[in-house]
Amino acid sequence: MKVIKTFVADDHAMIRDGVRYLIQDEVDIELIGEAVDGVEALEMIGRLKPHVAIIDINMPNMNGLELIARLREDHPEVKTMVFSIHDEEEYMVKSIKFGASGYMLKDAEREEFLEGIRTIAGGGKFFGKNTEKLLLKSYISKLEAPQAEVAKKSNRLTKREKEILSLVAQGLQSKGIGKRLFISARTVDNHRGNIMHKLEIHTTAELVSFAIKNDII
Amino acid sequence: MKVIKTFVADDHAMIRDGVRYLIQDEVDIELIGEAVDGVEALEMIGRLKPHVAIIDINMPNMNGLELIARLREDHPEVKTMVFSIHDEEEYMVKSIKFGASGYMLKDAEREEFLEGIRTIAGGGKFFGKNTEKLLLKSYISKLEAPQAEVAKKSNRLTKREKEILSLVAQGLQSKGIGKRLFISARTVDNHRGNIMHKLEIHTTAELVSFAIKNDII
DNA sequence: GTAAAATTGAGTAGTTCTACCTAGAACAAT
DNA sequence: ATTGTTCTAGGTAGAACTACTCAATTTTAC
Repeated sequence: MKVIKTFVADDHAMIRDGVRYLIQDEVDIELIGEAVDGVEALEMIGRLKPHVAIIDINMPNMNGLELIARLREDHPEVKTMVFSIHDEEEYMVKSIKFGASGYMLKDAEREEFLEGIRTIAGGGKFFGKNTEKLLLKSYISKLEAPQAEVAKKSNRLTKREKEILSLVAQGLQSKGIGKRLFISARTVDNHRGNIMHKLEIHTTAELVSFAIKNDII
Repeated sequence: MKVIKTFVADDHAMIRDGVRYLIQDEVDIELIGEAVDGVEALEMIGRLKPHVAIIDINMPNMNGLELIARLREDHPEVKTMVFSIHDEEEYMVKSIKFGASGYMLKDAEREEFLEGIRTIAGGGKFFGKNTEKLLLKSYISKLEAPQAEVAKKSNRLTKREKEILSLVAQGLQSKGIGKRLFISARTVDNHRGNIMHKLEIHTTAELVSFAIKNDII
């Protein structure tokens, strides 16, 4: 049997003790090191090469998110699990973006915690029960959000204007858009001007930003 | 007790029968109408005003997604639940975007189905067990996707360059960026040029698009 | 069928951006 | 200590964009 080597990075001694205690009775999981801040963790993890690094978000010197990003870069074979008190969607999303394989809240049950480590060590993703719920909720509201609020402004645009806005957002310039649509670049410029006027926008950058946020791509 | 009025739109008689059968024993839920395609459904729902409309995605004349969007527009008080065989993420995401309050697969259990209707009638969202799992999975892979591929290019940028790119993406022009960062507009232009060169990009539009896609905002 | 809206095109000016160039100062790394 | 990178700043030129104006044609709506 292959033993899963873990590492814990947390500035709170109590949490480190808790993790050590949780793991000590498991025959297939071993705790090979501990760190109290991000910098120390980065160095030790690079040296000890655990299979799974359990990482707190709030740490001195280097926070958990940055640590995860660095590990992804330098030691991609080390899987990371965030172990945090933060039940805010933002931290979860950022953790995933930065490359964490899992996210668990500190109120997780023993069994859930251990299952998470095993799943991650096996190459899977693991998110605690509460984490899953929150993530899903955030995803759904994210999907719903744009439609409702923004519909007003983007619907002021005509079909042709949306077409042109889309091409602008894709990086084409007026000349190219004209060629593509078989109209003069001057006409494209006029449309651009009208779009900007309608949206109370004054630069190409804002135009692109608007288009992307409103799914006019 | 207020009875929940429901409506079912599905081109398969078997599904309509199934739904009717499922609901008939519930004292707090009533089926007030059925339709076999989207156009018929739109008309009937507008007339009968059910609390919850159970809608299939694949229907003749007008598909379920369009029906949901139309209902959102014309009768926002009617909640919609998608009842589909499609377990693909794309349909779920679209349904939510178009304004559905719930999504359930046709292999759902009786209890789950009824719970969904009650939840939605009460103003909540409901997603079947399997639906939730799939949605979450898709969300996570969506969050992970950009980082992995794109990390290479955006990491070629220096700190200052990212800072400037961020401001460009927010719609500021070189002059304004200069003022904000206490540097000359010419310096900003130089940075812009360097960024563009590194990213092999030639317009502001592409710059903004890149920044947004890479979360440099 | 007529009025309103959308699409097309151009004139003119001023501003901003793109794409090169050179070059000094600050800072990090070996 | 020297080399390399980053950040700073300016020169120059042409391309592109912004912001107005007007106007003809086509499409849509009532």
